[in-house]
Amino acid sequence: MSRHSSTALQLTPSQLLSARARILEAAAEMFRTHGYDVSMDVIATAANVSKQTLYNQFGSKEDLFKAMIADRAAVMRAPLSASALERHPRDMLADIARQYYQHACGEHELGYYRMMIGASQQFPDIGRAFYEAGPRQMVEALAQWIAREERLGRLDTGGDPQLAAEHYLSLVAGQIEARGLLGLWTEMPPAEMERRARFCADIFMRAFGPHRLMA
Amino acid sequence: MSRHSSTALQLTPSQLLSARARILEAAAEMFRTHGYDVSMDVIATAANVSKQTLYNQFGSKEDLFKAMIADRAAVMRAPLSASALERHPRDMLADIARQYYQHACGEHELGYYRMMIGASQQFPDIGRAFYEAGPRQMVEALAQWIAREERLGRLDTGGDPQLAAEHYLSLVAGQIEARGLLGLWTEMPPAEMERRARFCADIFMRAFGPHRLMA
DNA sequence: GAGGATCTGGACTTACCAGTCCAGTTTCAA
DNA sequence: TTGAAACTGGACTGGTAAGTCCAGATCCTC
Repeated sequence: MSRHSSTALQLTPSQLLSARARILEAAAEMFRTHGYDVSMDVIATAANVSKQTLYNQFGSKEDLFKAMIADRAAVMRAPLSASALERHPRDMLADIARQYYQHACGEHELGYYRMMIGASQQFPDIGRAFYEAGPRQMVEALAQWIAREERLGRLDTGGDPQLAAEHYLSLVAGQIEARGLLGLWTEMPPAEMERRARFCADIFMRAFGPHRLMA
Repeated sequence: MSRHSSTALQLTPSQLLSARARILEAAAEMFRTHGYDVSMDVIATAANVSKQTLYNQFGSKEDLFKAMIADRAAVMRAPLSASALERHPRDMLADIARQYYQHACGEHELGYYRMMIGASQQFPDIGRAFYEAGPRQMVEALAQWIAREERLGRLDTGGDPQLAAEHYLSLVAGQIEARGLLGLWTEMPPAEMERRARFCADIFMRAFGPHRLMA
């Protein structure tokens, strides 16, 4: 029986991906779906790699886990692209919500989030690293954008763009995320996405738009 | 060495709490702080009970865990007391936020929440049970209150009190909860609580108060 | 106070898992 | 072609945890 015979798509004897990359990918998938409790044997099998290779690349399970986190953190980037800066605030806000609903709250992403939460109990520094790399970046980027719009007179948060940014992202994520983290995830139809995105943008504009009625 | 000599507060030989109750309490504490990975021996020791008694009361670790969840679910009740119905919406809303900040987002409660999230990966039905007993109740109660206020002309959500309720609770919990779940919890000073509570209530009133400017 | 039910402590079984070791094979670069 | 480095598979160690078993102590009820 030749090596890797179980994988139909295997293209070359010297692998398409380096052993390390394959291990990281498999580890991410296994940790995501089974939690930190997956055995190293399972990960090795999933990566189509021997246990020894796994230990050659990463000294221990904990090391592997942390390396995997660092690897995944690169994936989570603030979706606030600079190109969209000159649009109307309402459109911009609705778009942020749309992007979130399309990319960040799927079964997949929430699985990672759930895993992070679980791991942060065991490895406290991981929680911080994840927060800094993910949610925090979003808040910061949005807060900066809001501050700029405020200077231009198109928004008015009463001087706390940071809090306003936090609140907008909470508004967007909200119950969806709560349900998803508890495993109650269900596919969101596009119409529902659109409705929620508009709703969020409208609320924000009513609260912080330039036409405020009160002090 | 007499029995229970390690517990100074032991009052009577026949225990104050039934063995079952003590086990549930100890299990909750151990699961909260150590996650599902605590050994049954540790739980038995914490409950001041022999391992055999533990297995007499609950057939397996899984059974114990589920019983513990059911037990804790009773604790989480919607804090919307009927007594407060006749107050001004803004005060009512701010109060909900205050109550949340004071009771629901402490290290303790978030510990349970984190544990639930972890468990919902292993036991999918637990996630649902928790959501129904906790967050869902809150949303429902708030939505009903909002609907009533809307009928009285003191709020205007455009006919979707459910979504408005979800959004208000998201607003309140928001980043605080996200940070807490990742182990970044820090004590919130009373002034900060007050500021956030008012901020949330203000945003909501601006968005859904009776003085809306637009369709 | 007698007897059944329950509790205790600790030994025991079984199983799994992190991490190691090693002999043989493959890969790769010079 | 050759030799070093890396990989493989499978056996092995040591530790830990779920769940069982049992003999003796304790509790509760009649």
